[in-house]
Amino acid sequence: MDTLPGKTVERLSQYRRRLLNLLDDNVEYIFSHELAEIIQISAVQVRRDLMLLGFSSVHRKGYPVEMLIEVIGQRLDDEKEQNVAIIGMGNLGTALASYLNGIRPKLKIVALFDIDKKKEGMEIVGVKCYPFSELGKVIKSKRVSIGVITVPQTSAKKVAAQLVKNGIKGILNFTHIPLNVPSNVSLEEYDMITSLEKVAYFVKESQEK
Amino acid sequence: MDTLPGKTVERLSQYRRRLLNLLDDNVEYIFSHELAEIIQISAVQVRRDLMLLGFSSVHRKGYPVEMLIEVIGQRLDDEKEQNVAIIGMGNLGTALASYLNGIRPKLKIVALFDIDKKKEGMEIVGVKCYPFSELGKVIKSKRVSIGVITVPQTSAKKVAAQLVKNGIKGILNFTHIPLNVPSNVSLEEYDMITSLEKVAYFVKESQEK
DNA sequence: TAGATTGTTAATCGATTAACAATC
DNA sequence: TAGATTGTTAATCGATTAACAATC
Repeated sequence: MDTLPGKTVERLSQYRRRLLNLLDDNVEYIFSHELAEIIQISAVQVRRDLMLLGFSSVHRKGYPVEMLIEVIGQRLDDEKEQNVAIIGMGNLGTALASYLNGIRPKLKIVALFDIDKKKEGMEIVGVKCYPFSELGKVIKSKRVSIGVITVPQTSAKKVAAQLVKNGIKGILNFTHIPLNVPSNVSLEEYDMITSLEKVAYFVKESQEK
Repeated sequence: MDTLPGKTVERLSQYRRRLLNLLDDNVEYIFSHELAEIIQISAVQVRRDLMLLGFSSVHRKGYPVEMLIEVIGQRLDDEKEQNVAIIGMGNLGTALASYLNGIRPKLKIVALFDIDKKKEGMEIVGVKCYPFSELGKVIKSKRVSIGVITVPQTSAKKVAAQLVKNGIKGILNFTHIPLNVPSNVSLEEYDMITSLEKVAYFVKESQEK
């Protein structure tokens, strides 16, 4: 089964989130143009993405919501659970811990880390906080495969190196330090300052017209 | 002057951030392949982006760091300041307030908002927090053109509508609710769950090989 | 049936990279 | 000078969209 393009993965993740809402509202079927409307993209885009899943609609009724959620899950999720650790329990890390926890049954936040000894043993949304020094030990014992970096900029590189050394498979980086990881580690960068500057630029441009 | 592609804007923002660091270290000139190495992209990419700025290097010395910062600023920044408000002072909003504040002289965080009356008048990194009810009034009096949405999911649409109604020009959305704004408002979405699911997907894929 | 919707191919658009002459 | 680096065009790659036959 071919690996999906990153953009398609992003959209599938969003389709699923919307579809879960629709399921709560007892919607059974949805047309490509309806789903497109919700996400604010084109209907062709939706159909093409679903084509890549090999999933077909019921003629003139649309796509069955529940089954589509199932099929997206089969493609995106790992059969076994994937364990996630968040490193850096400042405001951002704390926000993420409560935000991400429980949102996907197959993505479990199993450990939090902070340099502040006072936070040791603390629980946020039911997940325990460990000191940095136990990073390697906990990653191994809890089989953590994904690390989310929310430490201050200055520690980002050190933390990333530690994670890689301890066999992490994926990193989601919330600092604005570009990280250098081996090619077998998946890396996703998430730079909030760049996003803000981008909006600001397009605001400026739209006003100059 | 043509509007730059979004991807180029993102990279220019990152170049500038790195260049400012280099300036602190008294680096005067940098080659395209050096800058490329830092950001982890190709040297051609860098040269092409700078070509779009119409900026040239000094032969065999590289690009003058200070001047390049200046030129990027001329292209990305508004001549006058752009004022930013953050709506929703939970952990995420608080993190963003301290994270974004002061990072770009031309992007000023001038107001924070929260529904919790207790936070009224509070200051975070020197910026005052107002109640929701004053949103329109403050946006106008402080000439806010960009709104950052960090409220809970359920209020996202309402807040976006309020911002649009009060003439906001750009929105940076940190909730995972897709927003529907008029085409004259620049919108940047920032979905952390999708990012996490994306990393998780590529981790899974890399392990199946 | 008529017509709405689909799945898929081919065309288009946009972004990245390869290639290379020009420079000092 | 020889050779490192550049700016720019053309080629390539990838993602989106247009077009349309197929379906019930």
